[in-house]
Amino acid sequence: MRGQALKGHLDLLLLTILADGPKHGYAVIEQLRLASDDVFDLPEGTVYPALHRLQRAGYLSSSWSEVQGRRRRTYTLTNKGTAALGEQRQSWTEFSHAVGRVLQSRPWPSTP
Amino acid sequence: MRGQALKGHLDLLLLTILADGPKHGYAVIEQLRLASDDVFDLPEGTVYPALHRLQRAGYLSSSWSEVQGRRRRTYTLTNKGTAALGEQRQSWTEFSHAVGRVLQSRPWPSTP
DNA sequence: ACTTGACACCTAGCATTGCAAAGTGTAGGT
DNA sequence: ACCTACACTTTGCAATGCTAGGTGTCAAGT
Repeated sequence: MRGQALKGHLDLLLLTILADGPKHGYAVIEQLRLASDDVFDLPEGTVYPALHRLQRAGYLSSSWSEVQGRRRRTYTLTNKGTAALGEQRQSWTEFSHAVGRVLQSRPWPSTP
Repeated sequence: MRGQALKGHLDLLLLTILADGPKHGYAVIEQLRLASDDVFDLPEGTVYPALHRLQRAGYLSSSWSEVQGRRRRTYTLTNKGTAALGEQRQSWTEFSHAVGRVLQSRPWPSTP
C-alpha cells in the first residue's frame, strides 16, 4: 500500500478495533493487522500517538496494568467514542462511494 | 463530508478527471463536483496547488490559452501520469477493501 | 454607474497527521 | 551473551488539504 494512504482514516480503524472490546496498544496493532489481512501493519510510532490523541479527544479511556512483568495500557471506547465511530463510519461510506463514483465516471481501462 | 478525508487521495481524483481529456483547473473542480454528486466540492486553494504539484511530478503538462478574455491553464495527462493513475487506482482498491474488511471484522451495529 | 456573482487564476501560511527513528524495559529462547 | 517478541514512549520531519487573502474578466441585475 502507498504510504500515508490512511491519512485521516486511522481514527476510524482504531475505534473500530476497540469497539470489539478493550485492548492494549500492542494488541490493537496486532488486531488491525489480522483484520486487514496484513494490509495495515502499522508502526508503533503511528498507533501510540494516535491512541493518545483519541484519548485526549475523549473517545477512549485508558488504565494501566501489569501482566507478567510487562506494563500495559489498556484502552476502552467511551460513549463519546462510540458516537464518533458511528459518524466516522458514515463518513467513510460516503467518501468511498464518492470516490467510486468518480472512478467510474468514465470507462476504464478499456478505453483506447 | 469530513474535512481532510481525501488526504492522500486527491491525486487519484484529479488524475481520473483528467484522464477524460485535457481540462483547465476550474473545469476540473466542476467535473469533480459533478462526478461525485456534490460530495467533492473542493476549494481552489486545494485544487490549484495540487495540479501544480502533479505537473512538477511529471504527471501533467499544461498550456495557457485565452478564451473570451479569460486566461486558462489547460492540463493534460502525460504518459507518466497515466501510469501513476493506474497504480493509484490499484492502491485505492486495495486500501478501500482493507478498510472494508476491518469494518466488517465484527458485527455492526447490531451487537449490544 | 454600481454591484454582484460566476469565471479563472494565484499564493502564503496554518494545522493536522502518519511515520521514521530513536529510546526504555521485560521475558523467553538459543 | 544475544536475539526476538512484547510493550510503551517521544522527537521531529514531510506531506498536504484548506483557509484566507489577492488579481482580473465578463455578464446580469439594480
